Amino acid sequence: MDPIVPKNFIQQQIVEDLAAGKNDKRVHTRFPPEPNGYLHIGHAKSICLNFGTAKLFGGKTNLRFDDTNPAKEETEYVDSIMEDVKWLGFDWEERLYYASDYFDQLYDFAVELIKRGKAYIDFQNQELISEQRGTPTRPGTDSPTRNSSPEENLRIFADMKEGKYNEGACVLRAKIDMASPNMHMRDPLMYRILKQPHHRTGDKWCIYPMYDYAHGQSDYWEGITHSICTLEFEVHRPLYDWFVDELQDSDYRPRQIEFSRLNITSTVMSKRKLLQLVKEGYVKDWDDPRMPTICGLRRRGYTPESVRNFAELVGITKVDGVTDVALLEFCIREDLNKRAQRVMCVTDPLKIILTNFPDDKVEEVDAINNPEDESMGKRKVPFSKVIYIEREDFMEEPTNKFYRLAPGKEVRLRYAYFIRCNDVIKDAAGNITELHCTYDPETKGGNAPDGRKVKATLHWVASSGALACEVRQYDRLFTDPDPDGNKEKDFLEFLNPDSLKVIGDCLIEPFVANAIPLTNYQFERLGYFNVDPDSTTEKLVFNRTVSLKDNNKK
RNA sequence: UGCCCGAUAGUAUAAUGGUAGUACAUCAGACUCUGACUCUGAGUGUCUAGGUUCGAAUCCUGGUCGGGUAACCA
Repeated sequence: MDPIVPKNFIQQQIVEDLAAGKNDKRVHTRFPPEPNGYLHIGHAKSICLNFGTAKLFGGKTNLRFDDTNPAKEETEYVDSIMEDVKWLGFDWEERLYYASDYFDQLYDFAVELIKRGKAYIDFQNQELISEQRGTPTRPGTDSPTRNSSPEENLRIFADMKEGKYNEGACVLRAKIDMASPNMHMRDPLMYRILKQPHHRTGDKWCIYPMYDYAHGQSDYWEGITHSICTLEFEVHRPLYDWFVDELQDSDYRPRQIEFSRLNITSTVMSKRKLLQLVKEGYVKDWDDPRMPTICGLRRRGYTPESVRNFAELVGITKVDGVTDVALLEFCIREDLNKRAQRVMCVTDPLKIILTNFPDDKVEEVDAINNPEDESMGKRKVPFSKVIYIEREDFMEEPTNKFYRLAPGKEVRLRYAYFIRCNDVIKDAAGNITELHCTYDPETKGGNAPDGRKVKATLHWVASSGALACEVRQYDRLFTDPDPDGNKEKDFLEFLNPDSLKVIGDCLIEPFVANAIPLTNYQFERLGYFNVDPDSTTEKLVFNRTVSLKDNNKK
């Protein structure tokens, strides 16, 4: 019974449409990807908007593949898109459609438009048609065949369909207005000849409908009420409406509403550029964890919840802006902080020998699995004479603000003991090879009975039970916050050479021995990591999803 | 240079003629067995010039700046 609270201008318009009693007060949206690439975070915004809006109003959302160009589209992409939409947590139920489902209807309706004298065949080549379209300041000129008879057009259109013409020989155009200030209304193409097999219809067709002709009609036949798309289609709207006007046979009418696409700092979002990154090997594949693709984010360790929350937080407007990637990172930190199993991993091990600890003794200490969620319980972590800490947690000559381990200083090993550094051992070159420390047996569990405090708590891994692992540290794919924004420089010039750092010899506690791919962890004090699909029982591989927030001011 | 769209803190958004809020980011402090989390606090904003109005971020006009648009792509 709660009143519906619109979250953005599109939902406000839907409220108004509903109040006006339009379309029997139905709300039906669709997500219409072209299967010519993998989905990215920008699509996630659209998916969340379309499915989320329908849900808000008790309506439905279709998944429809916009597959009108067989030259670019492949089944591989269809499969990945369905997987990604599902992973995000949305369900199109039985409403899976393809624009190619409507090829027959589209053909029949084109015939109808020809009969009405509103479409004609043009035999001119591409350059000529383009030239005749005029310029924004000069009206176009009519094609010589603009006024040919419906009978003539019908005959030729049938021949086109039969394959009697070569690719490019002729096209079908809508007869609208060659003088329109909107270039899209200057007799746009409806059909072109493409002698290419289609991923679903095979060799059945050699003529294929153009987007503008297919999209609105598909919406109409599916009963879509609100056709939500991005800003670049705004100038197409009069054309969308023109075709709907010709089709409409009742009060029902779909409505196109545009919003601004998502841009994020330090990455690129165009499918063309993402394809280029993959094809030219700048990243390993579409699911490379540095990619803004949905599969890339998934492999990186992002959760569906975090992506959905991000889509919610960025908002929906017509302002063409750039969202700070920090917001995305905030969303995954917030989600994983509540849910991720804590574990200790040392990525740059510095050996410590506890000189007063019995040689062969292995103790176990209790560690909390997630301080944010008591129900996740505790685990045992082995502790022994030789342990490793992060090399950067020790400083031989500490600065003022450095309050971790240093000669003579005492720190806590998390969940274990206080230790004090007594000796620094170096090799001939002067590199620190190990530290000799003593532990205080009285501080087992991490607290001193005498109440004394230490300023720092370090993560650690004991040599006993330690597992070797590989850690892949990711950074921004581009060094410039706006790699697309420079007209003189190609976006590839801003590729970050350090976007991937593979650290091969890390040590991790035995708890993760049988970790399953994609499981999220927090490595205490380091960040959130997940198990990469490359991981094996012999060689564990982790991806750094995102570091912990770092307020460390040196 | 035609047509279309847009302009609110650093960024993204809210306020739909009546107190300019929120989130992220930044900075400061508290707390802390993660320099995390959490909590508290701070600073920074209505593109511009007119007009309408008792009152304008909001309505109108001009300007400025930004984006889209002239594919047999979607």
